[in-house]
Amino acid sequence: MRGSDADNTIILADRNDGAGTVRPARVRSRAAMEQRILAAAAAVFSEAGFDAATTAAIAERAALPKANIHYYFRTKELLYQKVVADVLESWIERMDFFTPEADPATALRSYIHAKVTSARCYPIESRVFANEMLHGAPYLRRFLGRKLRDRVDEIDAVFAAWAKDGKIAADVDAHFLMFTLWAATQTYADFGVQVSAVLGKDKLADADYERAAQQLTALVLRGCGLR
Amino acid sequence: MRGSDADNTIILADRNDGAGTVRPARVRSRAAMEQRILAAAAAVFSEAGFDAATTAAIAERAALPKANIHYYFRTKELLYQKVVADVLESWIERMDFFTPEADPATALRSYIHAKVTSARCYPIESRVFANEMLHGAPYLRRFLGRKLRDRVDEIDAVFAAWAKDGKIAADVDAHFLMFTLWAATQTYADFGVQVSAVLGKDKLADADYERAAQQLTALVLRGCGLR
DNA sequence: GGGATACTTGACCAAGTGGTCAAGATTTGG
DNA sequence: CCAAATCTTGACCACTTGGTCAAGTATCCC
Repeated sequence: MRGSDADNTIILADRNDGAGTVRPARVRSRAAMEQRILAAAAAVFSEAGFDAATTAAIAERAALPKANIHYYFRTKELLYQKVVADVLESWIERMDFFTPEADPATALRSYIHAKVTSARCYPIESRVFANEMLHGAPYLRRFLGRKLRDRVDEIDAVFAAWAKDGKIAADVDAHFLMFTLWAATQTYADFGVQVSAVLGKDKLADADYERAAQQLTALVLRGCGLR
Repeated sequence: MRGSDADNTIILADRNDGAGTVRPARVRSRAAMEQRILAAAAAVFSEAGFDAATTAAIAERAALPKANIHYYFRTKELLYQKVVADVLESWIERMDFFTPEADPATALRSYIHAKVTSARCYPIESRVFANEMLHGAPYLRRFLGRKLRDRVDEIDAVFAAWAKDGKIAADVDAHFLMFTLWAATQTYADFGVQVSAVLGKDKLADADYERAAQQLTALVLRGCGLR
């Protein structure tokens, strides 16, 4: 299971690197190595969680000797923090559909679609996040209580504005709606085994994700009085 | 091998103690010890998952020497299987609201309420389940693909009957509705940290769970064309 | 070229891990 | 009462863990 780590654009893009032109192969190589290790680490952490993940497993996945991993990331904890930070970034990024000017139905439809798509395309990231949360979010608590909370409060304000304009049912609490949307979409990544077992399939097909998005969208739009 | 697997009817122990009068103190004591260990184990497994949980931690939680744990449960794996089996039973038990005779709105309301209540009262059980699923459900796959799948298919048939009688919208797919309900209710146990952080609270209060149930119920009932 | 710097890696270590064991304590049934 | 069965527990073991280290190799810049 070693090869094929070349395609790891997945998690995070090249941070800056604007000045990278001067630095020759070295810097590029270091960034590439870090990327390779981070991808392997994300996969292992997503399957095992922080404690149960072993640096040996990460090394094997990255097809590198273990000592080399520790050269780039001094400790397992540092490596994990980087993985979580990267995952987080891509997680919050997708919440930009809710603005006062937007049409509620369109915003919800787009958001659900985006979330289901990332459950399909980036299940590793979703599971890293789920593991961290399930174990009490020791590395994320601060973020959750600040940045995420603020963002959801903003969305709540948008919903209030929509309700005022009669564009959405007034009794919908945006906080709890978000909890439902997060749970109902991420479940296709985090608990994919359960879903596919109940549907009687080995693996979910694209059509299943589409149907999931369509069903959830219909439920939520009607549920918010938008149909 | 004095381990005496004789009484363990594979899955789950006798809840009932009615006939306990004949059996002298020994049996009662053994059952009590097993229960005590199982409770400690469930707590530890729910926080750490199978691999990261240590028998030492379970022993400490049960206030027993580690060797004593191994006397009652030969291996960590056996102990885990018992915990999972118990959790599973209480999980599936709560799905009996959906019958053709029932009123759809009432059934959905009751089910959501029951699920949110168990997220509040039995978060440990929910998290054990979530951990197992997140790690690929090695011990549950068989169950998921059989018993649970059958149960959901039955519910699907009930929904079809309801739709035929015009008691519910015809385009609601019961499978995906169940996925949504499971996710949206269990999230208050599994990802409770996230929810409480976003709500700006240290811990969720009863009122929060009530509001969660009420909001979800409203969304789902309207979403199914029942309001 | 050559000295400095960056990277690689097999060998190693202290601290745990799940699990065993044997010697003792307690309870049982007769 | 006592011998057999059951339970308790500290000491112990083979193995894995995250992390270190020193001896090497490749690359850099002058």
